[in-house]
Amino acid sequence: MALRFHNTLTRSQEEFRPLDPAGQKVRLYCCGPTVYNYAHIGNLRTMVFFDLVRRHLEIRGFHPQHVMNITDVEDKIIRTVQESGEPLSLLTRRFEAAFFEDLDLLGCKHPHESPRATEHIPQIIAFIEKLEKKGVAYKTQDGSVYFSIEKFPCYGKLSRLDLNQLKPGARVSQDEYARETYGDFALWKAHTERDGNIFWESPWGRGRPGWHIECSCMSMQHLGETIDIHCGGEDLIFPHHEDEIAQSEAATGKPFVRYWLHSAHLLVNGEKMSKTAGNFFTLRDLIEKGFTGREIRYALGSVHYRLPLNFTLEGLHAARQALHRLEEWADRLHACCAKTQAASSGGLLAGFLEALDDDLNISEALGSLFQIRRETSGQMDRNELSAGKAAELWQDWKQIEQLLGLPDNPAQEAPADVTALAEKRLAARKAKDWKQSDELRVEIQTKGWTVKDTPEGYKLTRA
RNA sequence: GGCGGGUUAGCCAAGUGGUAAGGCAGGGCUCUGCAAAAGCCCCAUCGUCGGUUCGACUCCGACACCCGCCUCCA
Repeated sequence: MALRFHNTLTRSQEEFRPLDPAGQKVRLYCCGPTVYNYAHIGNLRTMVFFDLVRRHLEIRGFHPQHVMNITDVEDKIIRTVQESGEPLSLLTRRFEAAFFEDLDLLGCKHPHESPRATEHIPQIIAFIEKLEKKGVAYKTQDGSVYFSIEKFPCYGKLSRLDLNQLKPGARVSQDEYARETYGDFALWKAHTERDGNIFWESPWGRGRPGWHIECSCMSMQHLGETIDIHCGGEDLIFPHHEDEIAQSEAATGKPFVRYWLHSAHLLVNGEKMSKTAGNFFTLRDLIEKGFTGREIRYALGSVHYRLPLNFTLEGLHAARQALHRLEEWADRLHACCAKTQAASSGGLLAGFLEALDDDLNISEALGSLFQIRRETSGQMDRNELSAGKAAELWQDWKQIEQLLGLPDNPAQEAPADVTALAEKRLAARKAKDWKQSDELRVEIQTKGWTVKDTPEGYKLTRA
């Protein structure tokens, strides 16, 4: 079966075929971070999803061109700047760097390009002028420019919202200027006192871009007027992506995006994790609790992207254990195949990829992996697994590890004092002095290490 | 109120019109000086009520509860 994705636009699963006539190049745009604070792991779950989309495309022979915007001017950024006094670019560069560090810790590939909104102001202005010429944008008295959704008849096709049916009394925007129609959205926001020195000159006076326009503009500049895949969190469906479609398609008359992919939220105690709710963990919080990027990556990536992921420390422990068993198995395979080269794939990879072809069905993929893990563990116990087969499986595993983006755990060399204790214990065991041996094991444990006895001698692991 | 999504064992979770993958936790056993690690085994009838069907957890219809979106949001 071919690669299929669930397209939010049609709310159904569709076979993926890129626009490229050769069927190789894939224009992939992902909605990136707003850099005014550390990302929380809900944000990062989405990044892990993006990374899986990309890696799976790559392993299936496509050549994705991956672009992710950096939103470095926006209301909350400006508020933070005004409160802290730190210059805009210092603040945003600091958190942009932190964001990329997080990607590294989680083994997410960096996008090929990560354009910043503030470095595309002239293009954004040109884009808005184009919309004005098309007659779908209008300037208000205060010098802002709005998009008129009445001029775009398919407005609402992505979110399937009927703007006339909005709940009365639902959140009404605070930044009401003189919009003609409720639902019109800002392309350009006029400068106000609150913005301080953050503004750009434009044909409409001083101001800054609206939130949605940067994605349309940079997507088009870096990938073209119609792109293949646009990814984001599901909360962006409305209004962000709806507005992107409106302004982009109004400007070009062409379809903006062919496949819209949205990931579900990460929940804490059944509620959406968000900065405003205050119920969030950053990656740094979890690393401090002793989890590795590899474990966190597995935990974030092992639940299907369109399902809410209820995040718990228990879940992280489960991820740690599951990974550990895979690693033990892989080590045994490696020892078993020693010097043998794999002649071909062991079939493990093929099954894994087929599962992922089905809208990235990670659960089925992992299920098939664990099933083979168990079968072949038993075979190794009974000495029934050939070196050739072990080599094939090992090779498949290494590819799956890549596909899952599992970063290596930090090197764990036991410190000299711990090694010395282990050596002392080895001697005690040889002398069959079990009492001293056990005392030494406890002592090693209190230093944060676990000693295991294997036929080849002792093995130290982080407790 | 509108629009989406969900409800499978203690927890996470796949899946099919013919009697439920996998992971974590738990229990038993093997191995081990004892452990650890590893292996084997055990552990659900799929939210409720109706309907269609020879047969539904899987199809249809109600209902209940949960979550998200309805212009801060990944």
